[in-house]
Amino acid sequence: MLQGHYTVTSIGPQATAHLAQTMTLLNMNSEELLQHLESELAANPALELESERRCPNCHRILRPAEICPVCSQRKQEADGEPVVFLSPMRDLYHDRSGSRIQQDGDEDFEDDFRVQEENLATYLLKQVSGDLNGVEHQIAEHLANNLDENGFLTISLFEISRYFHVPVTAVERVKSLLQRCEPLGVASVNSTEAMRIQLEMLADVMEIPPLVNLVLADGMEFLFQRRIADLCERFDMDDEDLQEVIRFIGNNLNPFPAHSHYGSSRQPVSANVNVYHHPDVIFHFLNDDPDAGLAVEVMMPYVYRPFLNRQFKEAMNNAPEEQKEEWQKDHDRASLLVKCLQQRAFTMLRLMQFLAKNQDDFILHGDKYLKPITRASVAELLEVHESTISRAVANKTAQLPNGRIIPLSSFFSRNLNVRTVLKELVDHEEKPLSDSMLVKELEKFGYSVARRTVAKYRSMEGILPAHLRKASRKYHGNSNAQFQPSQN
DNA sequence: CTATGGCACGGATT
DNA sequence: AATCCGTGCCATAG
Repeated sequence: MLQGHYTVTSIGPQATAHLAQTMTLLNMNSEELLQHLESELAANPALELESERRCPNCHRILRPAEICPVCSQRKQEADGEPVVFLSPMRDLYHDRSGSRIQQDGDEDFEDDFRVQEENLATYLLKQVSGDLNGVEHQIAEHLANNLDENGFLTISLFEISRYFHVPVTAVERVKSLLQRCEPLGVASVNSTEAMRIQLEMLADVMEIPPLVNLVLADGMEFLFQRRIADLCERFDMDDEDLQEVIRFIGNNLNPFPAHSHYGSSRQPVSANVNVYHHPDVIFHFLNDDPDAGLAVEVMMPYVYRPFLNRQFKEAMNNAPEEQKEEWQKDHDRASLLVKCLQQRAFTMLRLMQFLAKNQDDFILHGDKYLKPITRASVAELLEVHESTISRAVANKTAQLPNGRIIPLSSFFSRNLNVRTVLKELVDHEEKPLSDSMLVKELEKFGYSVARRTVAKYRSMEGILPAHLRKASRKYHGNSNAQFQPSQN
């Protein structure tokens, strides 16, 4: 009954089209939006790019790559609240990304950023293209396009070999080439395989403890299943040796080659999750001055704003009859798109403002300070529909002042703070605390969680069970994507 | 007997 | 409607 009511009173085709398009646009991250825009621009003569570059906020004309000084300043003086502005993402790449990247000590970060400039698949293909012949190119493409968020294959070699009518060995050759690309170990079927590749390459630059080789070659099932006794027995080693092996693996190998910087979830993520590229929003300090307060840039995928082509509009009046209808269609389509883009920008703007204001501790000081907020509550505050927030958050990433890139969805993670406190507890523990002891410790910090839950968090964070943890002896290698240098 | 991980259920979120 | 998350129960290892 409600449904009937809904459809009957719906406000007409334009309005519903508007809604539908706003939603799809909101769902896209800046890269997808860029693509969408480009194809739309190519296909629709009614749409044009402005010739002047303007401040997206106040429409003042700007020099290339300039960020409207007036707007940001005024906003900050007005209420001392976080400044939020729209920012054309291409500019950013030319002018600002460099300095920001280097200020972070994380060596891997630069690599990751390179990956993020284009999508993972094309990045990989570029690397291998020199070594491939005709069919192999296609095979490589197929493989590269069927990776999940962790960089694992989601498609069987057999399937591909059948599809291209080539022997499986041919596919294997391509695969092994891909595996040796950056990020190392990508295109493996699982962590073990990926880590074997990484180890192989690592052997060139540093000495590998012999036991590590053995365990990785033959003992990973045991390690994953935590069958420590079997492991020790098989390789004839004691607890101490095992700790070394585990440390080495933890510090030098990355079980998830393409994993984003966020957390280090051990749980394999289902297929078809998009790989994150460059951030859609950037949190940083005004003028890079930590005292100046937060500023947020929401990436818009264009330098010159798309708008309705005036000449097209005029021409439409004297259009030949038979084309009039078609032109009208183009016109409507274009104006719709422009409106929806504004809508999208507006929504993102408001959401980011909210986040910058409410989660500033999290943004500035790290995971521990995340306030557990739900999308629903934000929706209520901003007076938009829940699904709007969901869409605005989906598939998008944010860059924090310290350079980390995280999915926007982690702003809504309910347990991130508990997990980081847990991590700290374990880091600072005198002797290994069992899960139930951890529960008690956590309670002192005001977190009430069940014993079972602690166990879950532990494994999510990649922390070994208590009886396998000992005083830490660390190896230091150069490739280490797992540990971020908390904050300083 | 204690510590832990697997499975699966129900409630909350999206 | 689909998915995520915290938990309880039970089996197993030590």
